[in-house]
Amino acid sequence: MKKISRFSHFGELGDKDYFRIALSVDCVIFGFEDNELKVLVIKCNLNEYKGKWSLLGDLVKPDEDIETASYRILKERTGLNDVYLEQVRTFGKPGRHPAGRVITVAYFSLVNIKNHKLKLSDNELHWHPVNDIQEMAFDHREILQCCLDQLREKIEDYPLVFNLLPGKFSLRELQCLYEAILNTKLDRRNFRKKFFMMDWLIDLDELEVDVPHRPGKLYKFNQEKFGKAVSGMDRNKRTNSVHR
Amino acid sequence: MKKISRFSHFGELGDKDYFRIALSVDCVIFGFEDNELKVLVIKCNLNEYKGKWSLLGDLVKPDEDIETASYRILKERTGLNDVYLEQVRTFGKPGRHPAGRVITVAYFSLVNIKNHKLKLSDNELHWHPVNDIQEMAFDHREILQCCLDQLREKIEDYPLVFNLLPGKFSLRELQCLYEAILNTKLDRRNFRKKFFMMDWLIDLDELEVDVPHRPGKLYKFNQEKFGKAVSGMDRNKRTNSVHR
DNA sequence: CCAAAAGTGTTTTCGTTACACCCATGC
DNA sequence: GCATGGGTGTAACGAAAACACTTTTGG
Repeated sequence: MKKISRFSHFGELGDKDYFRIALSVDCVIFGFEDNELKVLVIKCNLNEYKGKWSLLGDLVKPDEDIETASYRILKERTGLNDVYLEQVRTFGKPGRHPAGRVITVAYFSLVNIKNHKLKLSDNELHWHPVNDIQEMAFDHREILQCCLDQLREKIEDYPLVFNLLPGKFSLRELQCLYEAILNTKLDRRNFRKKFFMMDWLIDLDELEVDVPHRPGKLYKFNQEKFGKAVSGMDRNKRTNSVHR
Repeated sequence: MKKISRFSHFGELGDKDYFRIALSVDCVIFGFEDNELKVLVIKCNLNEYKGKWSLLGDLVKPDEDIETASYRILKERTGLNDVYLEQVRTFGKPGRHPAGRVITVAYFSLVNIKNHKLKLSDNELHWHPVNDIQEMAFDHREILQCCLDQLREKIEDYPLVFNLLPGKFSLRELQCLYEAILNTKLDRRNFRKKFFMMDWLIDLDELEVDVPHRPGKLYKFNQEKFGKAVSGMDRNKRTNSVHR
């Protein structure tokens, strides 16, 4: 007869029938380069999905916190420590991984591509334009779409995009970034007006250099106005948003 | 030497070191009764949390989809089939369950309390007022709060609350429900105006009965305007919301 | 002087808020 | 007739959208 589980308040199987699941984290790491939103992907080396792009993920260690695992993966892959990271959703269809029952928790992350050196020649790690990615390994295409949707919603209300930009940037760069993420055109005057009203920016009194036209002013993100690490969980939501 | 895992693209442990996690679903089942928002809880029978309230949860079966599991739990506990259910977040701190590493996916659900008969005397299943619940077993207090926050955000934009009401209801009942969830007072005239503008309601040309005052008109939810099952995933978001 | 992008205000529209009086019913 | 909640409209405000011309720089 089956051993009665400590989970008898749950169900009727023995413990060993249940403790057979693996947990992974998959990170959708967004970056911004050449006026395009990009995502960090790697060629999959599993036979079933040979040659397809996959997200950066890893199994969570038996005693590791999920969030700790996601920071670890990010650190291992990008070398970056202090990045924006946020849990999005958990995916766990029974057939989603060929090696067995693997549940994955999806996180999205925003990094400044220029701030770190990937060993891009190795292991086919690669920044891929988000708008131009079709098939992926496992259910990673669905995970990417889900994270992209979440990103689009949150940048309307929270100052997340600064994680994708260098410390100094022009308003044009900022607007191009919003346009790239939202995949739309924005009105320049309204965009500028709104950002100044929101008080997210600090004027550095510096100008762009080496641009083949009139140089724009440079700004930095108004950190002090928000917590140290700007997280989507901070309740600094504004009533107005960055819509057209 | 350690067997090399099929997850060699992940890490370096053998498979058996990883496939030792259990997965559960916890449902935060909200209801509305006596002008209060309530949550369905049960007395915990684990020694560690003896007597504390806990959410309704169960382990996900080895080959069961997570979402399927959450519907199963809901069906088992409330007898209801066609309910609103939405994944919120996954909780997995290593020490959160005394029986081992148990990851839990939290769902919130909205049901009409009157539509089903709980065996309330059994197993201490109980509708508890949300505003009046303190300690809970495991990390369930945190899970409840997280789901409540999500509920509050979504009812501003999506027609979810109708899942908590009977088929016919008055505008007063609807407003009381919003006030209970948001824990605030709303202006009656503005509330009515907004709902009519949003076109979420159909006037049934019937009146309340047995009220000790002038009876109000009865309405039903405008189903046709939305998909069959109204889900928060439906992109029927309106630009205006139900704020004050 | 030409190309390219920076910088700048005003008007209109629309949604949000605040607010007070009469009406219908049960008791 | 009194208590309770139902039903109704307007004015002021603020956010969002639409929209065009002049300026500065590099080449």
